[in-house]
Amino acid sequence: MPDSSVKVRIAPSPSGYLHVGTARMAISNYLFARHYGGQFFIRIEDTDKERSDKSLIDPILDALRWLQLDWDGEIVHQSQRLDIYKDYAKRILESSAGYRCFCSPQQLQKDREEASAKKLPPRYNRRCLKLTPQEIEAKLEAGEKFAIRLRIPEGVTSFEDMVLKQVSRSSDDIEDFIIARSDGTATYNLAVVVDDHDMGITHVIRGNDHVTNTFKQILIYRALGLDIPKFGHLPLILRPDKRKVSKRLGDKDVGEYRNEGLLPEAMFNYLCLLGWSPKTEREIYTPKELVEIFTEKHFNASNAVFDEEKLIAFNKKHIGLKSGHDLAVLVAPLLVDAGVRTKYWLETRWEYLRNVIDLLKERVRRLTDFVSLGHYFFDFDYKYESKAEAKQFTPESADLLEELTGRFEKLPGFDHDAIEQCLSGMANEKEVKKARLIHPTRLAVSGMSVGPGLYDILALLTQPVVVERMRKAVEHIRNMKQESQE
RNA sequence: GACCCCAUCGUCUAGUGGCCCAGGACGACGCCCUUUCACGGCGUAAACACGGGUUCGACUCCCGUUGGGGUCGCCA
Repeated sequence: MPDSSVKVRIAPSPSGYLHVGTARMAISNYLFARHYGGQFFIRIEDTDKERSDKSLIDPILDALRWLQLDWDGEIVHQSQRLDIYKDYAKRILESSAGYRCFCSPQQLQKDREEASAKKLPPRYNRRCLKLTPQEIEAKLEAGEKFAIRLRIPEGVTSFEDMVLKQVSRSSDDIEDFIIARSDGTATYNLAVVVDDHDMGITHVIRGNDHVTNTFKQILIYRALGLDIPKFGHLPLILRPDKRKVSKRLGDKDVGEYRNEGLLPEAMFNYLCLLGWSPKTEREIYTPKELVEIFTEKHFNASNAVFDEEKLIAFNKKHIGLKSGHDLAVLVAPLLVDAGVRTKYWLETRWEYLRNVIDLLKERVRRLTDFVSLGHYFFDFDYKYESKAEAKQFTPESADLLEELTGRFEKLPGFDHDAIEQCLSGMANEKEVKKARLIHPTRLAVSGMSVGPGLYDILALLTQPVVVERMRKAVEHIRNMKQESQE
């Protein structure tokens, strides 16, 4: 059932690039919004002046755009809403749901150390809650700085999670956390509550590393008397060593996968199926199809390990789904970047590019493979693979190649069948195995020992090019021979 | 350490009390196809963490144990 009132968001902090964990959360929120016809927002969480880096915002948005996660409305920047948070902090303080804390960070650090030495939970000891009004007045007059803490009411806080079902936590396990720093700025949990409320967020879908924050945020909602959204805590994406993905541990960001030739559809599809299942045996879907079949009821509760091999397998399938033209559009810039050919050269030989792509398509796993496996279709200055060269470029093969070149040159037509007949005919006459002709020829025209069927390569390369390359190879082999004799 | 969450092949997962001596996918291995490498086709190995219950019957429900993850900042 469509529910256009659905409003969700993804809230990255610009303290690193977009990694697969955040991308996965973005995708889930996007799918949830689009499936129900709701709205998907972006909010940049940059309240920490120290750690936030403005230059990181664009790369994050680029990655989101690459994944085709189009968002609604204006992007909200927390750094531009600092005054609003201050008002809310003041409200909490005045409502006596919060209180001033004059403890210095050093003092708090010391308290924590002492607590952990005694094997006690490192929770704030409420020293400043015990201050008398006179003491507070005195400190204020002395100009002492203070942070604002939320006083956690006794009892148990619980909520119905979209994934985890009923979750609860005793107030004994939640400390009076700080909602406003001594410089007056809001901390994360307050800012999130205020923004989610102002933005009209109906469902907060995020990683399960946030459940402890959720209890705190619910308490803030209550202190402020605001409506509480629904929560869904998704399983985390783990590295192969089972740790949470993080940039600091050297995990790749989405942009790197893009550079490695991954298709956004493949990334979208793979990430979507981590911790969520369509409950069918099919697993390759386009983003559009996923929007259609998505339901929040199919989330798993257990964390999932990110497997790059499987991602690449998905990529291969998605490459197979693309049209030749669409692939050419994606591959052309890669050939240009690799310095193989200019944009102009490729645009004027679009048909040729298309044919090369069709030929290579089924053996390619990444977009960049089109370049590494097919550069010789464009690049005439390729090097011969040294190992194959040693094996295939023998003096005898030079003679065979020379003879074959002559025969190719005389061919009236140069298509797959004509080439095959010509080569087979020569092999029969000379009583040599076809492989003795095929392998050196392949190396001569491509510089490689592997690739698509040789006859297809030759036909596509065209007769004059093939003849020229083979002559060059013959010459090369004979020079090699001379060099080794000297 | 405290608290919260989780637990099916190496990995992602299907399974909601009998259809399961557990299905699919990636990976691995083997065979076929083949001039090569891939692709494709066929096939093999590979899992219900453990212990108690509940039940005529548990992968499925309950409890415990073990294991894993997450969180414990005037970071987000």
